[in-house]
Amino acid sequence: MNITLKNGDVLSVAEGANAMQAAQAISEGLARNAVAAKINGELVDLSTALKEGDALEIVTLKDKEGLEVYRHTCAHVLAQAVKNIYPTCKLAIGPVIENGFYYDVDFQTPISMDDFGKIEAEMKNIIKGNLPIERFTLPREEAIALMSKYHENYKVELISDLPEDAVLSFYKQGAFIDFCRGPHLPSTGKIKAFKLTQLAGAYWRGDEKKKMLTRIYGTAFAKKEEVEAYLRALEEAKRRDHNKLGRDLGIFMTADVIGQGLPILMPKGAKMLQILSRFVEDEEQKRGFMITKTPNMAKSDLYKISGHWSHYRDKMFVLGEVNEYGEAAKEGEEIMALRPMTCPFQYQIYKNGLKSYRDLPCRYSETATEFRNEASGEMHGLIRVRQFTLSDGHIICTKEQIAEEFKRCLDLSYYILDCLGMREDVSFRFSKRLKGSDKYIDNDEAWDNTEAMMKVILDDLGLDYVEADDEAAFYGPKLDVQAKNVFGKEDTLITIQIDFAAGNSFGMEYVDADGLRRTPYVIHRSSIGCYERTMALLIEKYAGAFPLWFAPEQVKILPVTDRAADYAKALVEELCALGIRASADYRNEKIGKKIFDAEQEKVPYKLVVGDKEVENATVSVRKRSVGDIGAMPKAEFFALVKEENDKKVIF
RNA sequence: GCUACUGUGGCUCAGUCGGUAGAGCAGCUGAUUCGUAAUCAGCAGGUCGCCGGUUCAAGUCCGGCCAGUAGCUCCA
Repeated sequence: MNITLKNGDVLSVAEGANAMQAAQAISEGLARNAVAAKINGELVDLSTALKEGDALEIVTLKDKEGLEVYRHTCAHVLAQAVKNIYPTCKLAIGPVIENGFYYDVDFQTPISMDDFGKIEAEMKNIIKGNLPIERFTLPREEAIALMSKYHENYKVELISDLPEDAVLSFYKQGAFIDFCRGPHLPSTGKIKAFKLTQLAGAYWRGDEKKKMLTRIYGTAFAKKEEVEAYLRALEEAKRRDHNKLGRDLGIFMTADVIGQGLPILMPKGAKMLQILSRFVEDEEQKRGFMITKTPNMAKSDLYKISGHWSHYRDKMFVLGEVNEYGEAAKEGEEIMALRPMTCPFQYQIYKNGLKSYRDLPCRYSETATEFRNEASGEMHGLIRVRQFTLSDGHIICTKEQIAEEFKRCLDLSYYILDCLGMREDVSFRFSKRLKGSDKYIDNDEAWDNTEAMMKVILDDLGLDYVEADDEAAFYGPKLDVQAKNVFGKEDTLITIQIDFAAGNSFGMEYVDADGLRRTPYVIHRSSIGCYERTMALLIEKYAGAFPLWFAPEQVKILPVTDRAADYAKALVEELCALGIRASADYRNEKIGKKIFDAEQEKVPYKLVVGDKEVENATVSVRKRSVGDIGAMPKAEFFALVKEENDKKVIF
């Protein structure tokens, strides 16, 4: 019979031949490297039988899918090893993830990373045994009976939840059988390089009400050197970790007595936040925003109107004792709460005085301090905190103005991301509600309309976004601008949201051209996001070596001897007068030591000044990551540094 | 909040089998005034995260709490 190959060639193989045999017919080398096959576009085992006219593609480790099959089999080998060593443990699921795999296991007694050695040794034994991996399918009852026989109740639950007509496939390697969709490598001996990397807890089926299992993470690559390179890259990433580097550089710190999720911005960090917020506030002003300054707390009455009291209260710092219904425990007592968002505060400004259609769009923005009582395990450096500074703003506008205003918000964020050099680092997520969930305001029609409206805007902008259910705000859909930290964990940096409910719930109105009162829409938006989080990502992106314009220290003057101290002092004053952040190192240290320390602090420009410079009114410039670029008249350096500082956009 | 791990001078880390703590860097003092990534010497600095228990004796063993790390859940 004939089959078609990827390059269009037609290959003649024996009747009933499988993908592996076809690979052998093509070349021995290909057969050796084959890990799976694609038949008519579907990823399958190499043992899958071919039919006349099938389109066949042999998948190797060079293909992304091939590596995934390899890692998936590695997860099965891990499961088999764990089962051999701890016969009473129960297996849950073991999928492939980015750069590796994991397996969730319910151990009778907890294990630790110290046990990885013996588990890895057992995995190597299984690999060395080169066990053939065979697939078979069973009808539902037999499948459940088989898994019940091995007391694999998690597998039984998975099978029971599948639809009646689902194909229930199993993979067998030696004495080990696992319920699995596949495909898998033809034998365990194909695995050449793996490493167990991490141990963590994970809820069964991702549900915090269900049992917590033990998740064993591992990585696997085609070659040992690739595993080593991957582990080295992880170590390298750790060196950029803002939570370490930010503390080392004196940007922020935490104090046990202050509490979790409450970082302190030290002078350098506070300076960075000031530089960034001034820049953002100035840019917002240019784009028609009006700055506000609203209170950090309010009575519970405000949050009852906004819906926060019913949808968000468990995340708020409430001042005063309340019962389970959110009412004051002592009758008549006033309950206050720190604000988790600025929306309802800015709405009050809008409501102060009757608005005309001519007042719209009404754009408010604020560098706002906000408080959210995150669960204790969620906090992380400057990325997830309990008190933070958000560039929070609201645009109150007509329905017709939404698309244009939405685009302007995105344009502002694009401009800011360009200036930070982060435009290429972000991705977009269209966050929608999960229909039927009680987390959201109950108004199906409004949700459908608003989500549809946002989709049109996003498509019109030509944005490349992913759609995500159950990620919306409780009052409306969001466009989330996502960024990944140094460990690959994704977080929301910036968000733009359309709110269909606030206008009504707060009784916001405007008098339209026809004299009738109408209810406006609201766009919630952030321009740079939460400053602390953005700073965390900037620390990681630049490994602390910030572009000149937002480096907390821009120029460090290094006098060679005390004879140059007065000259150094004068230079500091002249640079500061130009708006450049400069200081001098007057310590009685050798110039090499002063350079070393300034390099550690990652100051963009160092000026070495000694007798020669004093005499000629010059400076010897040392540029970060470039080195000594020679002497120049001081006026020339002032012009150079001023120009670079004023030009914010980084391309 | 959950699971696992961690907590020793400002920082990075030693501290064996329970016998009341050590190094380097940083700091201070002195010498040195030096030309592009760490000058030399001396000094000082620790209720071993906090509270309790076991023990003749706890940094070390046990419990609780606080804080941190990874992941889960959640999220800007």
